[in-house]
This record gives sequence, C-alpha cells and structure tokens, in this order.
Amino acid sequence: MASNRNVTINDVAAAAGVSRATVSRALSGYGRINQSTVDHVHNVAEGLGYKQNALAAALRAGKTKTIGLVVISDFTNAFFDRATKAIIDQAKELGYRVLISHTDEDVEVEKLAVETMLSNQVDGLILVPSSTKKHSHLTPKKLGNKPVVIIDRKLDTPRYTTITTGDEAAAEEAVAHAVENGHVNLGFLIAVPGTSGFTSAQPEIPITSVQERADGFANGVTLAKPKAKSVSWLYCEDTEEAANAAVTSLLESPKAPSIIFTSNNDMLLAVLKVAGTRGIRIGKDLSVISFDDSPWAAAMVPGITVIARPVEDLGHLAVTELVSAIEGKPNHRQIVLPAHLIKRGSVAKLK
Amino acid sequence: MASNRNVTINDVAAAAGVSRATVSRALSGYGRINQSTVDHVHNVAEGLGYKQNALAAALRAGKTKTIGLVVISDFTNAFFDRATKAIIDQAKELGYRVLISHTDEDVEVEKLAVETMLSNQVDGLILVPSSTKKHSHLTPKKLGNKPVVIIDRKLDTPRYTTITTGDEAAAEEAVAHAVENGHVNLGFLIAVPGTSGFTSAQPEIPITSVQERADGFANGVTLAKPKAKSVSWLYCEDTEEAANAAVTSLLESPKAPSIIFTSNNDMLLAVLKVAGTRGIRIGKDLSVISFDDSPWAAAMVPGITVIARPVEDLGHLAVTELVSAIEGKPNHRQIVLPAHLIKRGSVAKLK
DNA sequence: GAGAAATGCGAGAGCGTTCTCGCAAACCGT
DNA sequence: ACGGTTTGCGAGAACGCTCTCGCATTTCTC
Repeated sequence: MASNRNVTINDVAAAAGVSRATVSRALSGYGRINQSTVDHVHNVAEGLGYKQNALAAALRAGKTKTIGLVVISDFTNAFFDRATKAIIDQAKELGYRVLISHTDEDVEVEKLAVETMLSNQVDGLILVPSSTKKHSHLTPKKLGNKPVVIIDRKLDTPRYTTITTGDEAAAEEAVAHAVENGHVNLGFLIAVPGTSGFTSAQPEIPITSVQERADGFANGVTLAKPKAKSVSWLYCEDTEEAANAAVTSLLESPKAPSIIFTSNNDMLLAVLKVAGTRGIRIGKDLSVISFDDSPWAAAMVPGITVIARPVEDLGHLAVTELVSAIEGKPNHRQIVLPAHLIKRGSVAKLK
Repeated sequence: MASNRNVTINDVAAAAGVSRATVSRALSGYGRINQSTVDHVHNVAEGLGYKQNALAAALRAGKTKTIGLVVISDFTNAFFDRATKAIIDQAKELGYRVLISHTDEDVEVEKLAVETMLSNQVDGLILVPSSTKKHSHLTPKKLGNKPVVIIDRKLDTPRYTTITTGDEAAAEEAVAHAVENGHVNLGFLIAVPGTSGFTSAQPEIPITSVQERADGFANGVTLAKPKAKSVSWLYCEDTEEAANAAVTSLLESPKAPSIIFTSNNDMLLAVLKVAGTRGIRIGKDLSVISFDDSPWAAAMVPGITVIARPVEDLGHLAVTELVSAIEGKPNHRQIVLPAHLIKRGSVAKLK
C-alpha cells in the first residue's frame, strides 16, 4: 500500500535541501531566486511527484482561480450546453476553473447555488438569473462584492456587467420575413416559466429575454405592411405536455395561424411533433420560425428558419469580461450581441 | 465602502462570547455542546452574515465534498449535456459539488484536466476516458488512490468501477429490425475519433463503446436470416465535413444501401442533411437508425428510429457509486445498463 | 454528601500553502 | 579596501477552519 498522504511542499523542501519558501518561490516563479535553484527544485518536485494543493494555495493567496457559473437548463438545452461549454473552454484558456450549478428557474435554488459558490470562494460569478425582479439575494454585499457578469437576461436594476442578445430586433425581423412571404394569420407561442398550462392572456414574464422576444414579435405585427388578419398569442408553461396542448389548441382554433413563432426550441419541438402527428407538413401546410439555432434544426427537411443567437460568443465574452474584472478592471458594461435570422425552408411562400 | 474582509469564525466567536471551537461545534453539529449555545451561535452567525469558507474547512478536514468530472463533448452533445446535468443534480442531492472539465477526445488534455482536479483535491473522479489503451496517466497512484468511476466506455484493464451501456446487443437488435423490414443493402457509418476524413477499412477504434457498436452491427449482419446482399462500412472522422462527404460517398456508391446505421447523432445529422439536399426522403427512399435518442429525433417527421441509451441513469448511478466509494465502500463493479431500440418512422418497410 | 461519570467548553495544534522580513553573502563603484 | 547595493534564501506568521485533549463544572449514584 502506497503512502496515503500526498507529497507536500515540505517533502520537496527536505529532499531538495532548501526551505519551504524557496520551493514555493521556485515553483510559483516569484521573488528573487537563483535560476539553478529553480531547476534543482523543479527536478526534485517532479521526481517526488509533487502536485500543488490548490486549496491551500487559494486559502493563503485569497484567490481560487475559479469562477462560479449559475445557469438554468431547459430540456432541449439550446442554451445551457453551448454556453456552458464556451464558458468552460474560455475559462480554461484564461487559467480559470468553473464550478457549475443549475437552477431550474427557481429563485430559492438559485440563492442556495450562489451561497455554495461563495462558500467555495469563487473569484467571480457568471449568472443567468431566474427572475428579473426577485434578486434581493444578488446584491453586491450578498455576493461578497465579487465581480459578477449577468448573461442571457437582465435584472431590472442594472448593477453588473450584462451580456444579452438582441432578441427584440431579431423577433421583429422574423415577423417581417413571414409577412413578406404572405403570412397574415400569425401565431405566437411563448414559453413562460411559472405559468401553469397555457393561456392567451399575457402573464407576467419574469425573464427579460423572453419579454423582449414577445415585444419584438408585437412590434413586427404592428409594423406589418399588409395588416395581419389574425394574431394569436399563447403563453405556455415550459413542459412538453403543456406545449403539446398549446399547439393543439392553436391548430384547432377557428383562426388557425399559417405560421407559428416559437420563443424557444422546446416550443418548436412541440409544434413539430403535434404537426407531425396530424399529418401537417412543415414549410407547406404550416410554417414555423423559432428562437435558437441548433444542428438538428439545420439538418431537418425542410430546414427550420430560426433566430440564431451567438451563444458561444456570449459565453466567451462573459468569461473575458469577468476575468478582466477579477483582475482589476471593474466595469459595468451593458453589452448586446446581435441575433440574426437564418432563412431555411420552414416558412412557406403563400399566395 | 463595506468592509472587504469576509466575516470569519473568529468574528462569530468574539461576537457570541465563546471560543472558535464552540462556534465550529455549533455550526457543524458535532461533539458535545449545549443546545442553547448552538442556538445562540446560530443567531449570532446569521446576524453577522457568516458564511463558511469551504476552502479552509476542506483543507483542514481533508475532504472537499467535490467530485471531478472529466468528460468529452461531441458537437451535438447527445451525451455530454444529459450526463452532465444528471451528474450535477445527483451530486447536489448527495451533498457534493462538481468540477467539470472537457477533453476533446485528446489524451494530453485529459491528463492535464485530471491533474487540475487532483490539485483541487476532489474527493473522487468520474471519467469518460478518451482512449481505451492510452491511460498510463490514470493509474491509481497517479490518481492519488482516489475513488474513480469510469463511464460510457471501458479501459482495457478494468481497474475501476465502470458503467457502460449495452450497445452491442442493441446494435444487433437494430440490424435485426432492419432485416425484418426487408433491408438487405446495409450501410454503416461509424464515427471514429482520430480518423482523418473517412475510410472503408476498419481503423483502430480507441473507444470501446464505439467498438461495441461496430461489433453489434457486425453480429447483426452475420445473424441476418435472409442474408444481407451488400454491406458497406464507413469509418469517419467526427466532423461535419467528413461526415457529409462520407454520406455522399455512401449514397453515390453502386451498391447504395437502403438503410444507414449511424454510430452517433453527428453522423445521423449528416445523413439527414445530405439526403435532404438530394431530395431523398427519410423513411421512404432511405432508412436510418442511429445511436442516441434526443427530443428532436422524436419530434421529426418521420420520427427517427434510435437506439436509446439510459444516459441520465448512467450519470445518476455514476455519482451514487462514486459517493459510496468515497464514503468508505470501495468496490470495483462493472455495470452495464441496457440500451434499447425505439422504433419510429425512419425505417421503411420494404416489399 | 462523597465519589464517579457525564457534560460543556477553551486552548492550541495543524492542514499546505504564500509572502513579508531580515540577514548573510556576493557584488559593485571609487 | 570599504561602504553601499544587490541577490539569495530561511524563519515564521498567516489564511480560516477542524478536532483532539484536558480541565472545570454539573449531574448522577447509592
């Protein structure tokens, strides 16, 4: 049985015949030290299989080189996986590790997640807040005055660097595109966390990005040149069952839309599924435009016309901004990255 | 400007008029202590906004309550996101945090990732190893004798608890299903990391799960009752370009298959895309069965027949096993979770 | 009510680092 | 050759916590 204790800096010091301080200097590369000692210590350390204890180093130095990521996660993961991967990769690039926690759009879970992060002494936080308004647990004081970057959505009091995507303009563009193609019966299917089932009366939308999408759609309708004949709005719980029911109701309505705009991929899949079951052909009998691009939306026949958001750029930038703040350049920027329409085959040309 | 230092256990001790030891006892709930003191300390701690420094606690106690996850990540993320989420959630359930790192099927990256994990004193590791054979950096000694659970694939020397899915049997079943439906011209498209472009000669497959899929397909062919007329094998780099080229080559071959089996979703999407471009209808002109289920495979028209792997169960179980080992019940189990065929509409019934 | 047992708490060491301080030796300029 | 500067390194404190040990006090037992 091998010795169970890890080899520490003391062991290296003893073996190299120098002091702890010198070993630390040699390995961390700071202070005044002779190059030959550095080499010697390195060799001894390697020989012993020494690995720094990041915990002890962090405790002493007061920085962990770790950033906390508190993120939601929808069931098709259009945002979560891509953003997460981009964040982890860019963090690694800049010498940081990432601690990840989910909140399923639940404020209490979010509060706990943040506390765990702080307890683990993360150097900074990237947050996808679950609510625009309920963020009393996200004050600078409660966050230990650590750098914070908010992504994907905004808080109603803009206190931190925030990076979002230009969903409103893109939604508007999507409606214009539909109208240009002769669609005058428009359906909108908006996923709203906290809703139960679905409703046509607009509920309070706790997420700014979703609100912006709804606003963008509404603007698009207002601006439409040949005035839209019928417009149906449905606000829906973000579950498969509710989404399916909502789509069914939309298709069975007397004023059934010729095109449905969906606010995320969960809703899109419900449209695809229900339409498929009923023999309704996408891009012919029914058109659809959805938020968020994905490999499968591009590969389907016909390809789904989507509003693509630069999710990787967003994650990448979030880390860059955060690390810059951690390393002493605090700034509260409000960044909006452009989203854009990718036209594929899911919008039929009517008339 | 608020005091920048965090409130420590010393501050609580001073404010409560007791010793550090008592505060620790009160908050961590161990040792002999009066209930009224516990309450008092809790109140004071709360009043001061005390938050434990997990780093210091971990350093002293020798356990971090953190598990390291080293995982690959394919571009359609059929495995990564679902497994990751399941792992994080189950870890949280059991009181653990998760540190995540990617290896893009690169052994060197993997080595570095593992070292980072160890430096951060994770209590155990969950690994998706990038190579069956190259794992000299994964010896128990190099892993600090920490508990390890291998998932999704095996090492050639089974040293750790390993959880995989029964891909071979499921692949066999898939071929049988195709043959039953009259398919005798079979195409197999296998993604093999490390391959350049695509080739019909079987390269060395560094990943056991992929090897098992290939074996299962081969068994299926051997067992086929009405003997298969033509069988084409293509081994392909896991990139979009290579996959598209491979599919094109398969479709243009004189012995073009009536059904293509794909070893993952990346390959499936290539089939879908190329077929779509050429006006070939899935489930009619061309059939397809792929590994890994996903919401979109189910929602497409026709639905894609897939071999579904219990990815969430796998992640869940991995954490449970790992934590059990961390907490003193070391065991080296080899667990195989069943994969199963989900029949949807992408397999045409011929003649 | 006296001895034994149990209870509550403080002192202090130690986890593995980093980093300031100060001292000795080496180097410099004139 | 001598004061001054530079260079290299060791001593030791500190980061915030846990946990053993031992002492004082309370409670139990007959």
